[in-house]
Amino acid sequence: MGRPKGFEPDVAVAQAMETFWTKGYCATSPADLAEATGVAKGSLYHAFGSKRELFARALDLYGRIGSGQTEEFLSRPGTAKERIHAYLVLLVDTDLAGPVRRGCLAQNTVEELGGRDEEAARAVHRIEERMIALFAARIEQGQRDGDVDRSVDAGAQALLLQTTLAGLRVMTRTFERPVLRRIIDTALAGL
Amino acid sequence: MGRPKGFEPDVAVAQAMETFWTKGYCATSPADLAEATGVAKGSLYHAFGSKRELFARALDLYGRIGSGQTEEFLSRPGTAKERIHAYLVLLVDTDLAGPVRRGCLAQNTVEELGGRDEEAARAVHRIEERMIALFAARIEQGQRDGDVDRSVDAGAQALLLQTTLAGLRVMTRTFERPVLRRIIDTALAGL
DNA sequence: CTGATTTTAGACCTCAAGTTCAAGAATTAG
DNA sequence: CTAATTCTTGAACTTGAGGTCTAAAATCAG
Repeated sequence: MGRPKGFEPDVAVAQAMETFWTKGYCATSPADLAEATGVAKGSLYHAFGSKRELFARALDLYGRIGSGQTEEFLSRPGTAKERIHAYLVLLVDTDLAGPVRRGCLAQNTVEELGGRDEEAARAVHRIEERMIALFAARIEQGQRDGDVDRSVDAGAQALLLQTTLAGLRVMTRTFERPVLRRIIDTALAGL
Repeated sequence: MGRPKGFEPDVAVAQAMETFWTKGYCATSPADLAEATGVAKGSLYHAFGSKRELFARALDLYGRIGSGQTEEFLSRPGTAKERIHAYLVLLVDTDLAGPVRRGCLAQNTVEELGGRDEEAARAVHRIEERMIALFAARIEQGQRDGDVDRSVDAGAQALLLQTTLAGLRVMTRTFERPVLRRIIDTALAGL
């Protein structure tokens, strides 16, 4: 019983996620969150406890959406190299398509809060590990399919791929599309 | 004439740089800066105008120190691959050696402010371009020395190297030394 | 309908961030 | 020494961040 919620918590978290992603954690105020979700500040605090807790939920959602999309995208038809190449291009193009380049929420988080916030760093680490596992799995799939050499160390390549991806998202902040394409092509030349 | 400055502006900028680097731009308050520099808030404002302007000077200093050290380190005796490998290891180890992992100021800046602060993004871009030029020059040197294949596209490899470096600094936030070493080894295997 | 329970929304509070200022201290030209 | 000039500092100011609270609103069991 009791009065029913006037908003969908999951939807509010998703909207908060967008705001944190675009503006960063520090630069997002409770007022911003109220505006983004259409829920009054008081209600947000009632439902989520604090800005930090709402952020934790937003980051968690981000990780789940991201790995879901990654898995889906990598598993479409094609060789491992083709799919991974397309994936990197997709990420870059998506970021460049928006009104502001906002990179990756997880990465932004660890760069902004990593030093001070142990739990944020752990949450990001979990997201990274999941991504690496997906990359490794796709490379191993490629080996089974015969399009990736058996001698390749899938784990090491997956780790490097995640690193390249992270670097690419930094470069996307300040370089233009042709340069970024060139980086992707160079990075995957050796696969 | 007039009363002489009670502090060395360049020294204060260096101290401010350390603080911004460790805590991030947002999380650094004027009080923090006063404490770090040993100069009263009022004097800082008198000398530098605003937090943002002091930060601009700190970032500029960071870029100059960084490219100077990089140039010096890369030009020590050894092959291009050896020097670059040692350089990546040095950066990782230096970051891990500190009490907090603080990554790269330029990169932290563009991730924290990139979306909102055009000028910060441009400043970081200049730093990145300088680094890429240094890498390219060192690879070309290797080609002249005969330790790098002539067929290598130095510009493309330099761009990729900067990307890998950026990614590595993200990974350094959440992964431990052995993993990071493995990434470096994998990244440079193809050189 | 009543009472118990939960949510809402905005007023309210506290504190610190970022900046300005006023009054004084140090220096030098004349 | 005086005046002009520049620098110093702690206090004062303004604003908004982050969070609490309360009165009203909505729901449902009995």
